[in-house]
Amino acid sequence: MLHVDLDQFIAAVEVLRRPELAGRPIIVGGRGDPTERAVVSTASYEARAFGVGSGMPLRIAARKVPDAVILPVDHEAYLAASETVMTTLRAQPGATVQVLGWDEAFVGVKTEDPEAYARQVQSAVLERTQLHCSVGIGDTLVRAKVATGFGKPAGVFRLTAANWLDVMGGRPTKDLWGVGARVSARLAKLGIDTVAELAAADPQDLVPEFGPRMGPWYAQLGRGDGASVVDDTPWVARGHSRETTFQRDLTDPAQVDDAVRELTAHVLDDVAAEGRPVIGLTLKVRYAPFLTKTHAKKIPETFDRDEILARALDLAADIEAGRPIRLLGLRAEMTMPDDARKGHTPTRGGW
DNA sequence: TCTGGGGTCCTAGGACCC
DNA sequence: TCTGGGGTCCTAGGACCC
Repeated sequence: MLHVDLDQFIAAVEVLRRPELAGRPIIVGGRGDPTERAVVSTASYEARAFGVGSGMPLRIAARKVPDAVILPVDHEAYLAASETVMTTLRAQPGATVQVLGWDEAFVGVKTEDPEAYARQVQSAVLERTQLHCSVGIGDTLVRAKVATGFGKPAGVFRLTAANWLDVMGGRPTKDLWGVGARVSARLAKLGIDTVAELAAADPQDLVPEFGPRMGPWYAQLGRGDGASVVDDTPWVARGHSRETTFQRDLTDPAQVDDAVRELTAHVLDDVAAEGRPVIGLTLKVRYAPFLTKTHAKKIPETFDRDEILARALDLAADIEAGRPIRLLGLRAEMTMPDDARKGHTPTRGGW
């Protein structure tokens, strides 16, 4: 199968509607104001050359790139471009498309010449959207996904059981899809630093550290093994959430109540738009300095806004009980019944 | 240097039931 | 007097991805 990933997607979409920006260092993040608390969503390759990357505080990014073009995030524009890309992928002969995000998808296809097919996909996407993409080819989803990184920009790369260890074996475990800073540090504690070492590990030896599902799953990831079926079942959300970061820390309980009310109302709108009830409610609170606490509540299935809002304010009372308050940010999440769901997730355990 | 906003899933531990 | 074993549900927290 193939994994298709658009190159510097958000920055590229911005250049399409403002051609005069081509070749300039572009940083997209927040409301486009580097004096505000916000982070970088995407930087163009020109800006990345200055050391700017996704997730970096906008303020810092602006400092690194003196003449950067800093733009606000425009979700609608990216969604529209994304839909055109996905429609183009679905129109390819024999293609099964599994969307992973705005700018990437798996494409399942049977072909004698995957490289030629990949080139065909790239030119179709370019012709239809004027956007460049990179394509990974693999015999498992994990290998195809990792391969794409070696194809960037605008290239094609193939990873299979035959060359996986040659290419990936010497690399740090953190380069794997699903292994971040925390897990790679825990693996290092067990003497596992490279992909080859993880691939050679006995899955059972990882169980004490990572549990019965995640332990064996990490070992499999090290080998690049796993599912090889692209699943185009329509995705059904398990939940919705909204998050906000306060420009100035909140210290007053009345402010906290207001913030909870406002966020909860937003999430309720998102859920109501799908016509689905709510069964669970979580507030995640970012306290200064950088501590996250969770306040969660399972609730009886309900469509009633006032009921849900009242429960959210109950949870807010838990926050206010932990004085003194200093809130950097707040996230409200609602979960929905999962009997109708047919989704699947790429990143954890499941494969 | 300082911390987005949208998601998904896993694990531990306590409560409760039989 | 001392102390089971299994199952499910719930809360809290953690980790990762785009």
